[in-house]
Amino acid sequence: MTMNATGGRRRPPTIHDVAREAGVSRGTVSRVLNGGHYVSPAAEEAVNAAIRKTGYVVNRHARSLITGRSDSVGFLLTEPQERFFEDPNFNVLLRGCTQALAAHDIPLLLMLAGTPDERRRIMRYITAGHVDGVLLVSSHSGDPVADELRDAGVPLVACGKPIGRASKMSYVAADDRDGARDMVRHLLSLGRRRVGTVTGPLDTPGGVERLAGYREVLAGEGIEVDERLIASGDYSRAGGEAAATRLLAQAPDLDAVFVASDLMAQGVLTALHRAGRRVPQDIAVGGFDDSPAALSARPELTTVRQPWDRISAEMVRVLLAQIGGEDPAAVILPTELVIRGSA
Amino acid sequence: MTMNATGGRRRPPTIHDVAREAGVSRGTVSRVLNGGHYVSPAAEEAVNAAIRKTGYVVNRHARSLITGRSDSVGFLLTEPQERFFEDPNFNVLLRGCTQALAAHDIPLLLMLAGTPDERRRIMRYITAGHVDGVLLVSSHSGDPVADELRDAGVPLVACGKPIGRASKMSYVAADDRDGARDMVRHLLSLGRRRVGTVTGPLDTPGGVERLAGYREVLAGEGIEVDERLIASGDYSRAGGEAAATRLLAQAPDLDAVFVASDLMAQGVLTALHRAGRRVPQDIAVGGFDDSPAALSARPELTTVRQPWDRISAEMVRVLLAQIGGEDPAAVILPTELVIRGSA
DNA sequence: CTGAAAGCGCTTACAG
DNA sequence: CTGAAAGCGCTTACAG
Repeated sequence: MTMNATGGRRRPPTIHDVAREAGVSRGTVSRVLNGGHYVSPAAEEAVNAAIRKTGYVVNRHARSLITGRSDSVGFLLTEPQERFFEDPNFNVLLRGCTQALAAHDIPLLLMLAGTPDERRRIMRYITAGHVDGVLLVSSHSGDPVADELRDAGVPLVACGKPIGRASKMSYVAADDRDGARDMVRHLLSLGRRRVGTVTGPLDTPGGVERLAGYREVLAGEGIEVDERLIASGDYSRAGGEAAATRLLAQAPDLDAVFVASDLMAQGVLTALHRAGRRVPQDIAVGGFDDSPAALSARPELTTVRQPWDRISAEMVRVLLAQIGGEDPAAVILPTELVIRGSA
Repeated sequence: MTMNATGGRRRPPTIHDVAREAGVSRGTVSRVLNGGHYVSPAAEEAVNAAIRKTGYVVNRHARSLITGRSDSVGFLLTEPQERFFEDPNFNVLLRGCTQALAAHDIPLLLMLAGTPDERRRIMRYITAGHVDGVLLVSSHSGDPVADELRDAGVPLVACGKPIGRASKMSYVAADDRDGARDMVRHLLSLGRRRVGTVTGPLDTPGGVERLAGYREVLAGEGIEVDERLIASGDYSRAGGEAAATRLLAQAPDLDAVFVASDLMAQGVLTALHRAGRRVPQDIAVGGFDDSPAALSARPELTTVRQPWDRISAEMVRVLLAQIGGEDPAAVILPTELVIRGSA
């Protein structure tokens, strides 16, 4: 037991110290550590006592060197960083994943890769095996990262259904289309007849699917879709504001709008307010996500709740299963309409 | 070169493959990897060519096993998680640290430890050496984590000056007191005479120091401090709202208020609006941080800018220096008054 | 059920 | 400047 003079760390106990303390071989200690198979109860108890006494903690580097596993998982965000910080969805998702992994004692490495340069460095890091798998957040259809990771054989699960991509990729998503249908039906049930929509980027699943749900409901009601009632946004607050301004110009008789994210809906609210339109009296506004942005909006947003806790839990579950050798899987989770003041 | 049947990862090239390719020993390859000392130019070039050809990337687990270093750094947040997601400051800080570390090719592990249970697990993880050092965010004076880490000899730098603690701990902080002085002087220069304040928690440096700056300026101007003009908050939006409500009840003639964080200032704005007070006409409001919350407030907040980019860069610099064996250091960075619509 | 032994991929004195 | 060799702390067949 040494200790350096400047008050540094003590040399941590090794498996060897535990073995000596317990009066068994190092192999036996290792077996106890890895599930206790083929170990007698007496030996197991002695080892556990020795572990407690010595304060032994496994050296993960040594273990990883052998197993080829890093026992850690990456949370990879390929969006521009502003988006990560602007949109509360990411935060909620990050927290959920951190917690779900903590239950397995697996640390999460946050990887922010908004620029091509960062992406290159991160890809090298990941494919070198420093992480056992990746939780991939936000994939535009043009984003090569997903394919690169899959081609490199890195276990991977995406948040949201990857579009325009070979099938064999895990993902977890809310039922975007169904949620959108619920919201549009709700707006119609309020008696609104000129229902517009602000979509997400049309190279993302949320952009495409939520718009599809909107079209389906209108078609089902025998209402012809007026393209002037559709404006596309980029999931940012400013994008929502700009889209609403366009909508107002193209279709001044707008009386409701389904916005594909709560954050954009905040922007829509700002534009409507500036234009002198009252919400919900003149124009009803429905959001999507039920993120913290929904509650900080005025009026509070009627929205479609994405089950973020379940989404993150499922992402982790599917990823760990895949790391364990299982095949990719897709999970679709139901949404829920949440009625508040805006519609 | 093997490749498993399910399309898994190829076995990555090792130092041995590089050595064979370059026609040198493994030791020589290692020397090139670690700075190229005591290596002939010819050998160095051959090794570099071999590295390029094989696509070699060092196996960090093997390296760490020897060096005792993990080549990674933890970003530890001991606040309740809601705070992390509510207050944009954390996000900005996290991004800055991630970027500063990326320049050294060091990954950052985000560690969220809001509960005692999580804290215990994280402490075990850290003290077992899985991380070379810790960027500690948000330390209340009662928080034992800082002391525990220091006692364990873990390199550590806190964001904000740790209060009520032995001296030997690194930290990086904005000049809270000076920033507060600037703001209060500004409010007085507007002709306001009943200037109140909403403080941060008084067991945090920002709570204590910003209040001290407030008192100093008033004393300097010969204005007696009226304790009814002081209300304490908890850095949350709701806390700011509640504090402003109390202030209005205790001192109805309030004509300005210095709020110790932008997020709380948003809450203050809400309370003032509800009470029918116009900002800045009836009551001028000054914030602190210049976080994204300052720009999303209406009116936009006049505030004290904390130089977050520099703060995160310095935190990383000081931490790496300490990991390299240097002594702890304290860095105080200047703030800047930013004038917008609220005061 | 258990111990002795090999080996994971690297770094680092140690001889030259 | 360079190679041969030891060793970091662990896991895992391999014999018993």
